[in-house]
Amino acid sequence: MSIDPTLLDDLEWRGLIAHSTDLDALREALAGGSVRFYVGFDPTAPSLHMGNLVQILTAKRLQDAGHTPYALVGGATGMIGDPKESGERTLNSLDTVKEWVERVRRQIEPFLSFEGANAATMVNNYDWTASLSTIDFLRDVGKHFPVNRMLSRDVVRSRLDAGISYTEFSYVLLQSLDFLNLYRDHGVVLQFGGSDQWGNLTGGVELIRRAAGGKAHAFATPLVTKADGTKYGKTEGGALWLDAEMMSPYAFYQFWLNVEDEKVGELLRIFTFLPRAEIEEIEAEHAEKPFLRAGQRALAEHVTTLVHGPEETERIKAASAALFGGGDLATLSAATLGAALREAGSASVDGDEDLPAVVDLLVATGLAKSKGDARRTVAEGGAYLNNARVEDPDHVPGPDDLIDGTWLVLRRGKKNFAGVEVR
RNA sequence: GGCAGGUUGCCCGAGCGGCCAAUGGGAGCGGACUGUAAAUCCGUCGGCUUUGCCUUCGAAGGUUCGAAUCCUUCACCUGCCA
Repeated sequence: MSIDPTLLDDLEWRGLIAHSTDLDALREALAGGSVRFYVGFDPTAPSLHMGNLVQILTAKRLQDAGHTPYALVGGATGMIGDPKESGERTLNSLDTVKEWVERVRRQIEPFLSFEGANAATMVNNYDWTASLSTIDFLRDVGKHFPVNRMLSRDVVRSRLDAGISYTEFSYVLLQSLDFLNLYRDHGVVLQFGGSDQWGNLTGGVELIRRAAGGKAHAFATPLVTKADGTKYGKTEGGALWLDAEMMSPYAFYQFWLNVEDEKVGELLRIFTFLPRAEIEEIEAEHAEKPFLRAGQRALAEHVTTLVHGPEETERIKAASAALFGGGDLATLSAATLGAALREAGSASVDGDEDLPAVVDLLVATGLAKSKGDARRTVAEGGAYLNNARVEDPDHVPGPDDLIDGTWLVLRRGKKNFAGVEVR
């Protein structure tokens, strides 16, 4: 595998380097051969999300450029909890963490290559941390961490009033130890992570210098936020999950398709592997005719393909075209409509009996979270049956409403579709 | 262990015996305007067999015709002292 000398320039152009240790030194190291690097993922949920995807894709960029990935899953750090500003985390049981470690590992693996000269390696910090004695930990690791310096970290300082446990306070030691171990045992000399990890990243670099007299590098990727600076992830149920069980690929695709104009270029650079020229072309086109949403379309298609694969993406595109095409739903066949609605979300009911009322259908399809919510939606004029506004919450659809004898198309608001299959 | 303050709906945060399903802000949701964009304006925002009923204000008891509001105990959080 040859080394791509343009890697660092590309990362900078994409805006992927928000902070870094000595960039010139890193440039030199990357030019000198396949650099062993690592990036860690803590199992704080059953699935990774948008923020983690930045790291996964960045790892792939480095591997594609000839460098050697060590993907770390935090079986140990996940037991402790990285301090966050909003407050103390709830500790998860060992069993829960172990299960999440496995799920997270399986999510990462498809993105990396485990073959060839620069094959990736999966590691779990539980392996070298679980048996570590308290005495050794305090003498060998703790001795290198001045508490005054630890206290000055932003996250820690922000927690001094509300309180922070010794457990979370110590987190940085564990992550730093990971870097030191990977440096000693595998020759890993680079770590990157999200910008919120900056303190932990530099902690490791410094530990390597103090404990092993070594030189290591680190950089942080930017925090991806909405145009107004707030966090993404307020979509249904919270974060933008990569797991298809936790967020349907259709919803995932729709998320990217609905991104603000101002963010399209930035997101294309961070989340796609499209080359610079192509991205700039899309941006120019988008700037000229934003209403065509070419940027969002390219973004949604590429990211969904990366995460859920090309076949699924094609199905979603077809579904979106059918539902948002603006044509008359009645002209669609049951097969086409069914395929689209199954992507968007659907429920089925028994056709031998009277159909449920619209409010009940809204709840059954998940478009409304309760009957009260459903009634409210109808009262607000936000409920549609086959693209016609529903006025009466107790309205019962009849046989004539069935498209191609099978489907009812429900919609809440402008863009939330769901199907009801009558059989 | 002592003293003080706190625990309210998704989040922040008012309420301090009846007018409280509970002020206000944010997020969310719907409508209008649009381009499945942003901004803006309006509405909505516990549940239900929905002009009324039910269950909520850390937990459990109690006082009262009536409690998120008063009392007791417990749990947890914060600060000061030991």
